[in-house]
Amino acid sequence: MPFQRIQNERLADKVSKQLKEEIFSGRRSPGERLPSEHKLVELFGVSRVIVREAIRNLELAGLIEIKRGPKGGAFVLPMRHEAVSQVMQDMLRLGKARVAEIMEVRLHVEPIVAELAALRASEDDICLLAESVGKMPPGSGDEYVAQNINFHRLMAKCAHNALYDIMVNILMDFTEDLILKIKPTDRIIHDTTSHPEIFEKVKLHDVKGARAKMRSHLEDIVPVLLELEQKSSGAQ
Amino acid sequence: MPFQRIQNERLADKVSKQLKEEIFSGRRSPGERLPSEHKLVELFGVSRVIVREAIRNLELAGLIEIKRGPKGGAFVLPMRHEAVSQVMQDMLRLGKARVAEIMEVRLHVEPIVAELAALRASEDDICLLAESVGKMPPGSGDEYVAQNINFHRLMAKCAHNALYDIMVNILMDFTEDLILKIKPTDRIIHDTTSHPEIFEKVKLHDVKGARAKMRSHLEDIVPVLLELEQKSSGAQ
DNA sequence: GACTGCTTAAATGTATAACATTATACATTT
DNA sequence: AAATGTATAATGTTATACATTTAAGCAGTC
Repeated sequence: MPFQRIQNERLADKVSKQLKEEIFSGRRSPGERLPSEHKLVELFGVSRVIVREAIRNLELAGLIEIKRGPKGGAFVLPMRHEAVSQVMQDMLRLGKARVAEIMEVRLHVEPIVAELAALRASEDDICLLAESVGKMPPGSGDEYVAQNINFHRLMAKCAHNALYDIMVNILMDFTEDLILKIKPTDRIIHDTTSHPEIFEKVKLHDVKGARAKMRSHLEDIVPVLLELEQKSSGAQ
Repeated sequence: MPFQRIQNERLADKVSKQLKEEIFSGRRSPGERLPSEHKLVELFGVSRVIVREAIRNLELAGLIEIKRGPKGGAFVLPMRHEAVSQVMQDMLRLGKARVAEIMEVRLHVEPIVAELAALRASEDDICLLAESVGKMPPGSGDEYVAQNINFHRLMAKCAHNALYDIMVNILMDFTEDLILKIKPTDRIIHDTTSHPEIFEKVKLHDVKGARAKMRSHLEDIVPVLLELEQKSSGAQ
C-alpha cells in the first residue's frame, strides 16, 4: 500500500475531537458542564491556549455555550439551528447567492414539510400551532413579522424530521433578515387568512390539503419578497 | 432616551466580523491572502491571541484556509459545502437524528434537483455528467462508491442554485460516510443503469423524465441504505 | 544539469505567567 | 430588608518567549 501521509493535526483539533465525542457519546448531556479550562489543561496535558481554542471550536459549532464567572464554564446545548444557519449564511454570502435561490428552495421544500406536518403533528404540536395563529399581533411591525415567521418554524417542528427542522429554520432566518433589513415601508403583505387555513388542514391531518395551502401561500408571498430584494439592491 | 446597554462582545468576535466584511465586500477574493497575524495585531490594536482566535473563527466557518511557513497565512476560499456540512453533522449527531430522516429528505429533494438540472444544465454541465457516468470504475470498492456519490453532487451543481448545491452535498456527505463506515461486506446495490438513464433525461432537458428517473432510483436505493443502518446499529 | 544537503527567514503553532473582567455567593452596613 | 461591599471562581486579555513548518536560496557533489 502507498505510504500514509503523516498527520499534522493541530493540538486544539485533537482536543476538540475528544470533547465532541464526550458530548456525542452522551457522557455529557445538554445542560451539563464540561470541566473548567484549568482542569482540561491538566487532563489533556496541553497549555491553556490550546484548551481555549478547542472550547471555542465547540462553541462555534453550536455544541456548547460559555458562561463567565463562578459557576460558569462550558455548558452543553441541545440541538439548535443557529450555528448551522450562521455558517450557511456566510457561505451563501461568499457565493453571492441571490434571494431568488433561497425562495426557490422555500417554494419546493415547505409544501413537503406541510405534508409531513399534517401526517405527523401530535396533539401538543397542534396546540402550539393554534397558539401561534391565535396571537397574531396587530399592525405590521417587527413583532408581527417575527410571529408570522414563527408559524413556519413551528410547521417544520411538526414534521418531526431534524434535518427539515434545521433547513426550514435556516430558510426562515434568511427571510426574517431580508424583511427586517428592508423595513417594509409600505405594509408587507397583510395576509391574515393563509396561516389559519394551513393550520386547519394540519389539524385535520389533511395531507394533500396542507400541501396545497402552503404551496399557494408561498406563491403569493415569494413574489413580494423578491420585490423587496429588488428595492434593496437598487437602494444601495 | 434610556441608557444603552454596554455591549459585552468578545474582542475576537469584533475582529472576525470585520475580517468577514473584508471578504464579503469583495475587497479580498478567493485565492487572496489576509494580512499576517503580526500585521493584524498592529491594525486592530489587540493581542496576538485575539487575532488568532478571530482567524480560527473564519477558518471554522470555511471562509479561509491557513497555511504555515513563509508565504503562508490565511487564504480566502471559494464557496464550499464542507464547513456547513461539518456543523450540520455535529448538530444531527447531537440531536440523535436517524439515517431515515436524512434519506427522507433525499427522497424529496433530489427529484426536484433533477428537475432543475434538466431545466438548466449547460453544455459544460452535461459534459461533466457524461464524464461521470462514463468512467464508473469496476468492482464496488471505495473508488466506485465515491464516483457514484459524485454523480449526485454533479446533478446538484447542474441545478444552478447555491443552496441546493450545499444541501445535496451535505446529504451526500452523510450517505458516503454511512456506506464507507459500514464497509458493504455483501456488495452494495450494483445498479449500473440508473445514472446513465437520469443523465440521458437531463441531456434531453426532459424535466419530468429526469425527476421520475431520479425518484425511482432513490426508491430503489434508500431501502438498501436503511438496511445498512440497521446492521450498523445492531453491530455496535 | 540535477540531485543532495545546509542555511535562512517568514510565517504559524505552542507554552507560560501575569493581569483584567465578570458574575455568583455571602458578609456588612444602614 | 435593601443596598452596598468583598471574596472568589471562572473566563477574557496581554505579553513574551520558544518551537515547528516550509519556501527559497545557495552551495557542493556527482
